[in-house]
Amino acid sequence: MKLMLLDGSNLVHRAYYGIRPFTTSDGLHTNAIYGFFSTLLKLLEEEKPDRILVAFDTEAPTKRKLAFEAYKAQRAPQDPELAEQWEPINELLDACGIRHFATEGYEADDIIGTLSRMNAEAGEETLVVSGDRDMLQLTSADVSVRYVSTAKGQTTTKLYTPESFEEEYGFEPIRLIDLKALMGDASDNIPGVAGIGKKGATDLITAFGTLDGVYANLDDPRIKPGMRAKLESGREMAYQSYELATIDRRISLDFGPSDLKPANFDRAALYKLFLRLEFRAFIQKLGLTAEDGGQSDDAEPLAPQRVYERTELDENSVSELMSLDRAAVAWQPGLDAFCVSTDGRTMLVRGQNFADYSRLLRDFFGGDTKKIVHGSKSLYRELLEANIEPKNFVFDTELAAYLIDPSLGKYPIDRVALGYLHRDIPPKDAYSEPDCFGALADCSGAIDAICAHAEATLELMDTLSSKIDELGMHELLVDLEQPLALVLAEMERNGMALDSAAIRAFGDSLAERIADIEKQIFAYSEGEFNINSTKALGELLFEKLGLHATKKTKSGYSTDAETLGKLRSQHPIIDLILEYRQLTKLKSTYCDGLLKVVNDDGRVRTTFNMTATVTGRLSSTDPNLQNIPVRRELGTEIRRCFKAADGCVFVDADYSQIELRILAHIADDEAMIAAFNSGDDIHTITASQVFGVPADEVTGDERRRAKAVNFGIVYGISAFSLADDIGVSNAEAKRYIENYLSHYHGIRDYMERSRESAKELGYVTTILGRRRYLPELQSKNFNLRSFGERAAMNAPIQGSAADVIKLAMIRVRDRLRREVPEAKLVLQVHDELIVETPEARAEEVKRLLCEEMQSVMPLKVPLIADAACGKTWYDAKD
DNA sequence: GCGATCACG
DNA sequence: ACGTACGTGATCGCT
Repeated sequence: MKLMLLDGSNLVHRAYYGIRPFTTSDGLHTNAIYGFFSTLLKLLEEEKPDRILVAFDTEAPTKRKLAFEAYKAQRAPQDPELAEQWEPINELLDACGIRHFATEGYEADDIIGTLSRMNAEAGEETLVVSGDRDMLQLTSADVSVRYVSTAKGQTTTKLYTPESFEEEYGFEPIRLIDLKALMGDASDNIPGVAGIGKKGATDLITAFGTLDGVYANLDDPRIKPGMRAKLESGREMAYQSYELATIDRRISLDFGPSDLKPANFDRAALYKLFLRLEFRAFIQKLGLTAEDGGQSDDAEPLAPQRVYERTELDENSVSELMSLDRAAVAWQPGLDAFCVSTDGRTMLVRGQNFADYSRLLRDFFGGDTKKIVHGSKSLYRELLEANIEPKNFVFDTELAAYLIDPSLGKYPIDRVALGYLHRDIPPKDAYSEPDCFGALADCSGAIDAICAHAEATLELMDTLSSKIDELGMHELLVDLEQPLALVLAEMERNGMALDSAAIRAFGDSLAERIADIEKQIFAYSEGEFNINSTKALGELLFEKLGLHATKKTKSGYSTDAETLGKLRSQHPIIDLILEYRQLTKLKSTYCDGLLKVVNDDGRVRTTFNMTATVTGRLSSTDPNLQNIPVRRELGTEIRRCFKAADGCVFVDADYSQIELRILAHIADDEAMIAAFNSGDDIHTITASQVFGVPADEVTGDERRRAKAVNFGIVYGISAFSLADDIGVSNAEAKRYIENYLSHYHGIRDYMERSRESAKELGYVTTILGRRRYLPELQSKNFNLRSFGERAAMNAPIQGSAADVIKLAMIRVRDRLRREVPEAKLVLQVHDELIVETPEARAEEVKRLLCEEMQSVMPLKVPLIADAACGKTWYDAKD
């Protein structure tokens, strides 16, 4: 009679933190439930226990630990996304017919310790399952422990018997307690002896056997004087820790091992529960059907899991690949191998099997087969690198998943497959190492992973494309995002030339100035401190120097530029700190940062992320070329270091006021449309209308304030923030806004409509139908709800501007290819495009850029783009 | 890994 | 009365 005892609390936590979060369509988080059940199922299949129990901790602190001061320290509050999963786990165990148990004052360890002792005394065999190494102390002739660990989303277990334990640790399992008494356990609040770590403790226990043995031999020459001192002063802690680390194997229970039974699945209950949890994969795996669950009105029909025949291609079977009409592709970075999936077949293609692999790549990726991929941009880059022009890429599941819900930031294939196919597949890093592939027959994890990705991609296309169609985003995906991926891949590959020597020289000059300012700061502070530490700086300014703190952050005094700016007149150190900040920012982020990423050919190549933003904008990383300094004089030195190639110039074109123009268009505001059609300065017109003065009498300050109002409107304004921004009273700011919205009443109506429809539908859309969901609008929390309302007003504007420039990029790239093929798009900065072109073609390119940008989408107001050219990025700006 | 800060549109 | 503008990414210090 084999008894299996599971450490439920530990396994659930492990599943929760080991698996990326996912939810049902109702928003219930289910990752811990999912992970726990998949581990449970695997254990039942492998161990087939005759008796089983899952033990849990209770929330209350345990008797054993309450006795010690260290334990009175509060327990960490539990994550609500985990908290909501405990109840379904109880239901799940009930449906499995598995006894689960917790008892006040004890931990799961103690329950398991006691039952395993009773079972051993009855001469029976016990298997304990836990991911807590502490539990290994129970290992004995009658008790083995399966230690569970999770790495990269894959759960593995290791079986411990007394022999295997001793082989690994060098002492008996029960001595784990003595070890922990010395080394402590930070995660379990067990102090141990100060200054003794894992290495020291292991040596001591190996040498002297037990904690008592160590203390009985303090004079032993093997214990060095320093160690002896630590042991002596830590004696009390060590013995306390010993008690804490000891699992209580004699707690009182009103049942014993013989009362426990094997698992007994209630298929009807499981079916219903899994439908609710949307665990289609488990329903499938267990073969549960509607008959099991009685009536099943809420059940979606389940597609049977497709089965793929996996084969490896060689020279003789290339024609099978080339004759495919449609196929999903997963590939290894570097393209040394890729996998193709179609109609029940998955084919592995490894470069090493082919005499002319580059031709195969060209024929397939540049050929007629309709390709479906997850993340086309990175594949395009591989292909461009190999001088292959990608052809017939028809569907990108990553971009589709992004458009369906842009709020997730990242769309790794394993997560998308889990979300839409309820299938657990390995992450991409399972095959991102070079040479991780053997032959298909080796069945390595990497091969299985890449095949699974191709298969999942194929099936995801069906699910995602109908979803995209339902949401009205087919054109947005097929005519905008997908073609843009190729444009961006080309831009990334083009890169921008950086004058390393110049930027290094600038960095050196900054270093000198920084050192000088540092000295001056330390003279005032009368002592050195880390100026970069907001904590140290706050203490200096607001405690030592006694300046008046006006603003606080969560963790102390606020020292941002705005706060310091208000203190400038009070102490000369303030200006020095502001200057120090400016210079160190330029040096570390831009000089040092850019130098780190210059390629051998002298160019920097950013990565554009197409799925990072909720609004539809792009983002740029490694390096971020969308936040190169421009606002302050000194910062523009960096832009002077971006130099067009020999004989070339940059042409830089940016949209004028694109967001306000789009607002005028979508709000259909008569006054603002008229203002833009007049061609006059929008901020001046606004000032004239808001302040009631003739346009030709608007002062500079009035224009500045009007500009701030225009900006504020786009962001979903509040009087308070506007007042703060332009330095007028709250009441004054409120009057501006009121005046503004009376003059531009179309905008008032639009803002109202936008908030209301967002609340009703749960989302807002852009001109081209891009969506952003706003669950915040349903919140009872005022702040969160207000944030949702501002986002409801802003997202259609910012997002439509993104639609516009993305479309323009595709048009510009196509026209350049035909008309000025030597010219290359190199950068986009939200409302700005930069092209590198031979100097002789600069004027032509300038014209082309402006024409395409302005005519890309006819609106109720003109779209205006201004362009300039120059040898450096700095010079290409007017 | 997260908060604070600051660079951009 | 609530708290206070939209969207990003890199670097640093600290836990």
